[in-house]
Amino acid sequence: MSNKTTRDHIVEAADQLFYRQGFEHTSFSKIADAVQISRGNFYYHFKSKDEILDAVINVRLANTQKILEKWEIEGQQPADRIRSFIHILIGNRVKIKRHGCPVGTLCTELAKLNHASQAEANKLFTLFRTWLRRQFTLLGRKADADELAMHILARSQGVATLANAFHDEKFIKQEVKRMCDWLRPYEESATRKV
Amino acid sequence: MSNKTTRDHIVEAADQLFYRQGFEHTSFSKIADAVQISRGNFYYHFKSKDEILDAVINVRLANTQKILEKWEIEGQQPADRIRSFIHILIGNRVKIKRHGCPVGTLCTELAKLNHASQAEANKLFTLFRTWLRRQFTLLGRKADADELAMHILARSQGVATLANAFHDEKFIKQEVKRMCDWLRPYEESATRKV
DNA sequence: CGTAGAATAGGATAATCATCCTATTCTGTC
DNA sequence: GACAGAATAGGATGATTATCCTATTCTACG
Repeated sequence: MSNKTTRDHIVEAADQLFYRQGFEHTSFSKIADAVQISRGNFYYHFKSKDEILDAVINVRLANTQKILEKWEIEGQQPADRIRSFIHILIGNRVKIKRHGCPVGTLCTELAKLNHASQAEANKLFTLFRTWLRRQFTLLGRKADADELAMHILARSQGVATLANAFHDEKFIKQEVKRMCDWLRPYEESATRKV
Repeated sequence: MSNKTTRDHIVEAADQLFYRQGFEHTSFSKIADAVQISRGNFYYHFKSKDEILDAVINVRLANTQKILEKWEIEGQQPADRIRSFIHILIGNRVKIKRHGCPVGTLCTELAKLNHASQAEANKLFTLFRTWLRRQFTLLGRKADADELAMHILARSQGVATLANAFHDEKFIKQEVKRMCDWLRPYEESATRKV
């Protein structure tokens, strides 16, 4: 596990700091302190701050892809997979309470900054959207699969935003239950068809 | 209408810029340019940038309060009022598509900055939450009024976040319809009781 | 060993920013 | 019309920032 390069360490630290403090608010010095590396040495590994951001986004994209693939391989039913997605909110509830959703808050910030990497960050959303759409299609909702995917994605975003603002974990659990209740009819109607 | 003081102009310009570009990303120079006032003159009206932020939040709080009160006075049914809330998304859809929700994005940013005015900004959410709770209570849902208020608040937040990320107005309309559909059973069960 | 190139350290730079300060202009009042 | 205090302008300051540059250390390989 110690075969991590300095580059990996930088990306890792930047990832954390961007999530916790925001991209713009995170200075090079802060990342340098976290990695225990001199400021100047950064430019050996990355040409600019934006390049670090892109690296962070790519790592997040890869990790997300990996998780989604895992959930598809594990041979559960589509509804179970969607529940896995919904339960991210539970698994990460402490972090979400403190810092919001890593995807949503990054995309929101980059939109305000009108940053060149907006589109790249949005791919994180698209990854979830496409995956969810596939699950709803498998549930027999081919016609409105994308709408349902966007719906559940939006709800989890809203939950993260409010849980963060109100510092409320219980609210997360409450809403996760609601989302699962919402999902059940779709699951049952699919089962009946089979 | 031209009886606006310089102070008012500053707050107005800052309000717009904070919404469009974010608080941290908005420098004094940008506000000064917008108001056509010299940088230095700022400190005659406000002691610091944080003070401007507080003024902006207070203006937003007052405006929100006014709208909510208006909706309560207009003598509609509680369900109509809740629909008025939901339809903010429609009325502001162009701005939301471009800059997200003014409340949500501000609270999210201040949370990342760990800014002293976090609590003040969150009052904007609380204003809506309390108002919505009251409407659901009037709909006869005293027991879960707060849960329902938070639910609908979260959904509108999620819609704003995704509409912003995907630059998608149609999605807003889609979700507004869903929210209204969701509301109807509560309305009908209340009517039946009466 | 010795040397090349990778990796690192840390000072220098130029831009930007919030804030301060002082000089000037405006405005209402006696 | 003179004077006080409000209002404004814009340069100065010091901190922070991303980025650059050069000198030094490490490391693999002949």
